[in-house]
Amino acid sequence: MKLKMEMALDTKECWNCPIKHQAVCARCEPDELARLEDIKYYRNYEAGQPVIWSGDHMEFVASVVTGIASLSQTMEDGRTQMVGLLLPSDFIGRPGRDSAPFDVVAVSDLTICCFRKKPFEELMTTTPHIGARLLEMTLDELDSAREWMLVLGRKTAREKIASLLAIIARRDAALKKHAPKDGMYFDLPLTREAMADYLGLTLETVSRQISALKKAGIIELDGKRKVVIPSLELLINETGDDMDGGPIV
Amino acid sequence: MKLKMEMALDTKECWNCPIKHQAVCARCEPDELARLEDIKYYRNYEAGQPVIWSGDHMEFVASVVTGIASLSQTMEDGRTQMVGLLLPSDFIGRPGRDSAPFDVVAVSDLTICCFRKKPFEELMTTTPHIGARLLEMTLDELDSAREWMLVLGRKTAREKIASLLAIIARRDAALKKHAPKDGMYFDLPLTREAMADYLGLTLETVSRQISALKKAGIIELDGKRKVVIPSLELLINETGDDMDGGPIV
DNA sequence: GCGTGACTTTGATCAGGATCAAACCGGGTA
DNA sequence: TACCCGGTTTGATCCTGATCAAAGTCACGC
Repeated sequence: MKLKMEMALDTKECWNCPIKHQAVCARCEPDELARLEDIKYYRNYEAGQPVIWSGDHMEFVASVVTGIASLSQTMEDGRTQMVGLLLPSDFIGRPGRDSAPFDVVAVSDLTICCFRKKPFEELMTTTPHIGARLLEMTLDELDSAREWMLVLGRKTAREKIASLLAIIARRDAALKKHAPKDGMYFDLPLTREAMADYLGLTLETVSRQISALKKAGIIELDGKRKVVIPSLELLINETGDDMDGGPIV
Repeated sequence: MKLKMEMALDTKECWNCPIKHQAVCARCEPDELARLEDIKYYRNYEAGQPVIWSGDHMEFVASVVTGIASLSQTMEDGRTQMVGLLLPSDFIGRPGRDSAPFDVVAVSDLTICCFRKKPFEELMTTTPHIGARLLEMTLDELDSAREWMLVLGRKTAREKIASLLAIIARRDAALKKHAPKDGMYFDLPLTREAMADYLGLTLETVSRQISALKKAGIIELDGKRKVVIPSLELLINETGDDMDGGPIV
């Protein structure tokens, strides 16, 4: 039951049909696709650029095509908490509400596929399975958010870091379409500060815990941003989760 | 944009139609209601009783009728994190998945209205607006969960307690169908331990911070479980949130 | 009344992360 | 080459909340 966060991240799909890792896939029925083509357009952002500020009026909903965006909130005194990472195929915005509840910022270079909201909402009413897929995706995201609440509320700094690395390792393996395995190697897409904001820590603590995991032989670093996992089992031991989070697909 | 948690709690509705504060309301079209009557049944639990354990097979979805339940997860070493409070009209379970992702426990005496899953899923496909309402409710819950991540990740113990009290105050006022106002009085439905599990604190810290808020005149206690809020503004100042979380309806 | 048990409060001490501060590293550029 | 700048590491110290421990409160049953 644990590590569901990772599972949810592993199984993102085209929101229009059940094809994995595509924002909009080629299998969608032609007439629907045609209607989508009609109302969609693309936007590009550079790393660090804001996409939407909390409270902004949103005239579109969108889907991440490539890159990573973050969803976050900031208190007046500057404390910020990231509440989600938006990966390819993740949905941005919500039908039926027109002001954004959170800030969306491009973490890496980012391309999103936008759909004008009104026509998209009409499409939803005439094409029920889109609503059904959206419900399914939203329920998965809700489960993920709740899993993350355990990380934020109850895990130690070291467990938090290990949990984040385990998630990124799994997602990365899924994107490359192979199982995560011992010795795997991946790129850390986040700065220490972004990791801190995601984990409810300070960047110094993040840095120290990464150093500690390195010293303990749980991870190896190649430069600052590339990570090798000698043993997945050792890493997952550090997360505080048990191992039955489903098979490491 | 802040205090959306409270807003979401304020506006729970019948999931079958947009009537507030009812699990299933009388306005639903007669034929649908008839079909619902066909597949529904009630269950009662005493305070403290488990409703579902994480991983259990769920043969029903349900809706809270009266009382409060908690949604929580527990690590092997016993650390537990509550990830949601289920109040009247909240939905339990999810169409399309048959094992529960979290523990559900009755916090107070509890009545839920169950619907056998298979027929409910059929009903959803034949009655699209039920799916639409469920999507809307799920999106609200997702926003609430993400708001709570800020509380867990970035707020101090005192701010956490104040945030929880503010939420309960608003919900309580909403249930009594009047605006929360200075001097309002309500019942604290949670033990110190349950509050701690919700806030990612220990029960001693909860107790100490409640004492501190009392000493500071932010709240008054009548016994252990009844609270008076002399000034809502003072309380909200303590939450760390700004005041623009919408009007205190 | 008395005891019992669940819940709560309070005290003393400890430790995990935060904070403040300085140095380091690597890449870009003048 | 020297410089700068964003990101990172490391060190010293502080403080919030955890932990360990004991006592208080209240409702209940005998």
